[in-house]
Amino acid sequence: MQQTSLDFRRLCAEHGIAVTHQRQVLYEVMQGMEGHPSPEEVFAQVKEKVPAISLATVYKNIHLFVESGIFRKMSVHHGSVRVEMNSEEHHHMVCSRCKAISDIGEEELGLSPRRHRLPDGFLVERYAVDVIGLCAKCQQAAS
Amino acid sequence: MQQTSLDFRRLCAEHGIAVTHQRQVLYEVMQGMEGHPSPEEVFAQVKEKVPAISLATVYKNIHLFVESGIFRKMSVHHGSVRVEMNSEEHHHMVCSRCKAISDIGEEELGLSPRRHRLPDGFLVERYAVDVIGLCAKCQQAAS
DNA sequence: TTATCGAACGATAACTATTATCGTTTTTAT
DNA sequence: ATAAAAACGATAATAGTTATCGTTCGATAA
Repeated sequence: MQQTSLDFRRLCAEHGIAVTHQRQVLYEVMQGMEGHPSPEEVFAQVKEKVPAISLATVYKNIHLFVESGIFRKMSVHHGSVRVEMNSEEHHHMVCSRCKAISDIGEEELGLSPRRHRLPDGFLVERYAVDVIGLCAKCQQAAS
Repeated sequence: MQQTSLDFRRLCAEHGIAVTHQRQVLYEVMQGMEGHPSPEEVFAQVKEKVPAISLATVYKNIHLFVESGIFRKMSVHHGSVRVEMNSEEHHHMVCSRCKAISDIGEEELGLSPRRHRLPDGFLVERYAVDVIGLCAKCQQAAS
């Protein structure tokens, strides 16, 4: 049994999840991938090492990794398309518990820098900030 | 013909789109809705005023409004679930043309505020910043 | 105004992404 | 080694969205 396998067993123990072959390969493949691949892309990679794996297993374990805190979801937003009707310059406060989204004005947020040049020659058009945390209601519920 | 109708005709003229009854009611209903309703929620509201409207029309016109710049999509992210494998504290640069997403470290971004209390007693856990703009490749293509 | 033609509409089939179900297999705890 | 719990694979089901297509509406010009 190699080192990586021992590492993975320890990681699973820390997060209280069972160690399976599929889970380990999935984890290692994801760690080795650049950027932010889709579940389908991850599935394709993992399938090369575990040909019998099911797409459902990939989904189930991605969720498990996220719930366990091993990985994090990129976007906290709703699944369906949402549109801004508020034409004021604003950003969003997203409750990590109840998923409610409320608007917050640029000044209230206290956003400052607004650099127009960033690494790799990226040209800034605008910033979109999500403040993730707990809304008042969920703070009470949690106490 | 009331004032609102005239306003809507002007708006359509400015954006080069045709004036239809469905389109006008949809626009007015969306403007009057709080928060960030889903297409289904918008559909339900509009249906009260135009019972024969189709969900497809709601989708088509939401897209049209976004493409025309009348409204803006909340999230620029991919349709499928994406996960962070980069465990460093970072944010994202999203190209508005090719939709490519790349990571940017917290320091490189020069983010400052980190207030822990915001309006309505919202308790901050973390900030997630999307810098929207043009990547180097798309800047060249655009020139 | 009315005729014309392209755009938009409504109904619905199709598609994509995701989740649920369920019988079988693998882990874990004993 | 064994029994219970968890995970697996196959696939059906669901949610959200888009495409298709025949019909109707709206803008323009006579």
